[in-house]
Amino acid sequence: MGKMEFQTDISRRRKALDPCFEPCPIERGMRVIGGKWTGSILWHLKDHPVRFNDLARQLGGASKKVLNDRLKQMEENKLIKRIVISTRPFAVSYEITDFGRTALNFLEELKDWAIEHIV
Amino acid sequence: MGKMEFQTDISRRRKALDPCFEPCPIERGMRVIGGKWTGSILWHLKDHPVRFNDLARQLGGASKKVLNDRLKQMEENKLIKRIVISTRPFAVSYEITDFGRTALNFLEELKDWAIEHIV
DNA sequence: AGACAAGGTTACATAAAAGTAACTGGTTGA
DNA sequence: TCAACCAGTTACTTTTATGTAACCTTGTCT
Repeated sequence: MGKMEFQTDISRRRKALDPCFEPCPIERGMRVIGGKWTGSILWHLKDHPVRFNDLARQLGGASKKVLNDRLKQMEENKLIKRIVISTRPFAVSYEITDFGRTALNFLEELKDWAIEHIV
Repeated sequence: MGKMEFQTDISRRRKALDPCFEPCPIERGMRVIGGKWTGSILWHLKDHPVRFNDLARQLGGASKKVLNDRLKQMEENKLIKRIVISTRPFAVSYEITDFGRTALNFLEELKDWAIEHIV
């Protein structure tokens, strides 16, 4: 609290004693989950897998391209998995992974916080 | 779980029964707290007010311009407050508001999650 | 055959975020 | 006086994100 976090050296130059090395955990986390739509998509998958076009309809605002970009990125980050549920009628579904589920906790907090505080 | 969230109308057009109206809570929350640096800045202010240049040093990567942009936006959003602690030696400090504190829970969870899961 | 659905892709345009570097004007201590 | 500090500002540039609209292939329904 009253902790000194800076000190002045002999030549009177201040320097940070605890610089936040650039990708500090909060930033790293935000890079994975903070993108537009990412949180919402994960949230929509929490109860059951959802198909591409259904997701597109649910997230009214997102175009297929944006949705697709996001889904690919989320798959790379292992938050979700793409499953072909049938070839010939070709059908695909996206489901949350176990890792994806580990993010639901704080997303719920974020949601509650936003409901309470953000118009 | 097995809940039907879509239905097909007479003309066979599917429609979303629960579209996520665009700024759903998770998105709204991210808009306030999700920007690059925003979370980190708030985190750095949690124990005591910090002065502009000290903050700049702590957040090694952020330039003064970016830092300033972020601080202004965060002040608009009432997450932080700018306090002139002295004119003539002019000095300014940024402190977290009570509202800003309401976001710390979420940030802490995000931080722990990132530490555990994000390289 | 024609309309519509599924699950995308492509090319392009715009907007928002982030960064660089130089500069300001005042203060302070050697 | 000179160098360094404070708290920014200004003028750009670059990068990343987001969005629009048209298009594609396979398939089903009527």
